[in-house]
Amino acid sequence: MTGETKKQEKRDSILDAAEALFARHGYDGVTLRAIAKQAGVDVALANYHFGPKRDLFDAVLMRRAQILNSWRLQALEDVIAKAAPGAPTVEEIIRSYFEPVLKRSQVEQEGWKSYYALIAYVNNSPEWGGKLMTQFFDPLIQRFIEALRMALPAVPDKNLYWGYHCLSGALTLAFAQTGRIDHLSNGLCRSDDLSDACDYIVDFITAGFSQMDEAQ
Amino acid sequence: MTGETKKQEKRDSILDAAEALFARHGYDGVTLRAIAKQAGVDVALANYHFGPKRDLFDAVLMRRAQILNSWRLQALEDVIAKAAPGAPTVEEIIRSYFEPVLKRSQVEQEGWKSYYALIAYVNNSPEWGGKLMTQFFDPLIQRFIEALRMALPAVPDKNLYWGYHCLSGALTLAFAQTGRIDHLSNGLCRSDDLSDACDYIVDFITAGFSQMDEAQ
DNA sequence: CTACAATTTCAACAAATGTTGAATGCGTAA
DNA sequence: TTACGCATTCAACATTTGTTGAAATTGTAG
Repeated sequence: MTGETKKQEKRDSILDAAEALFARHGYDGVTLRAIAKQAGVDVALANYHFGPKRDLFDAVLMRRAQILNSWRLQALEDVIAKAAPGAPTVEEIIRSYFEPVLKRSQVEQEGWKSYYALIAYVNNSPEWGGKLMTQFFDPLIQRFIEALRMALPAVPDKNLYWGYHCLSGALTLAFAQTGRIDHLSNGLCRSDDLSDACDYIVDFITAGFSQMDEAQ
Repeated sequence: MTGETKKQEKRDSILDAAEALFARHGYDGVTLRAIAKQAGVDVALANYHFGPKRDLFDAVLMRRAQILNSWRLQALEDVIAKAAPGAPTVEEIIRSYFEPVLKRSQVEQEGWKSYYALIAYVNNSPEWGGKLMTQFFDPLIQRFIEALRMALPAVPDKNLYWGYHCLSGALTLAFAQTGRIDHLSNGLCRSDDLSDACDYIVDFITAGFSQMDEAQ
């Protein structure tokens, strides 16, 4: 058991280092040597465990993707089940999308924060945003939009999709944690306090969707 | 005159190439040789005109920053002046932030689209998002939030700033034009049709801010 | 045309990059 | 202990990187 743990130790430390560095500097801004140095490991070891650089990047993305998806899917299904046979409210649906990722205690750990920043980087990249995000998160998001469609039956799909665009943009920017809002608000808002941000964002986004119904 | 134009020709083609490539691949994902090749120019010429790579990146950012700012500032001041001595509506303010950049005909040109994608890249980057965006766009944004404060006097600043966060995220993601919403909506929404996106986003964001007032 | 300055190319540099194969260390089962 | 397989390091590779100084070209004023 200790042997098994020991065996994975350096492998994991490479993933941790890669996660932190990719999140901050992007794929091309990070060298394998920088990752190895931060992990306290020789350069060649990354290649031994993960193959070429690009595969290491994918491994970092994969590691937490399922966990993250299960958090949100669980919350969404709970909300739907609780409201059955009727439809959940818009606010309940929106909350099920943000709270599982922004209000979880694990998120205080550095690893998840880095991972979120990495997701923000990927989602916003013209190079990978279209493909990679689709691959990982599409099923969940389709389910999520379907729930919104149930709650807002009179609203055209096009409005729902652009609404999701706004929602996704707000979450992505929150994930990035650039510190910009800190400076802009003179410290009133803190981009690293995701739990605090969550309530404000949920209210804002909920209003955006609710208005679609009233406008019909 | 022709001489003067000719003189700037290669210099500008370097800026154009750098803009397009930086926008798609980020700062570290682009080599000076790739820029030079796309510009039809020798590698050393970029260094002659702009100095080190980083300065070229800044030059690309600078080139259109003033123009972009003046578009929006003009629209905002127009809206404020028209409503004086009262306050403009929330929708008018929001519209003055999006329309000047999303509904302008120049935006159909490839140059501006690349520039927008570049802004999205910078704004979302933990490395530069905090500093660079502040440097270029802070005065305008402070003025913009001030206008919102006039229109929503009962709303706490913290809500306004997080509202701006959502607004900025939605715009940033639209700028990035990743093609993600195209795939997600089965072609119903097109991420490269910024003019079409504008109306949906404006309605959504306006509702987000308006709800703050009602919640008081 | 001539002379001079600005622009552009050429050739090359040292440093850094991803990757690889051989060598070494280490835990484990016989 | 011995032998073996996995994990890790070492040393080195061929490329690619940003940058530079000298040469060549072009534009321009006298």
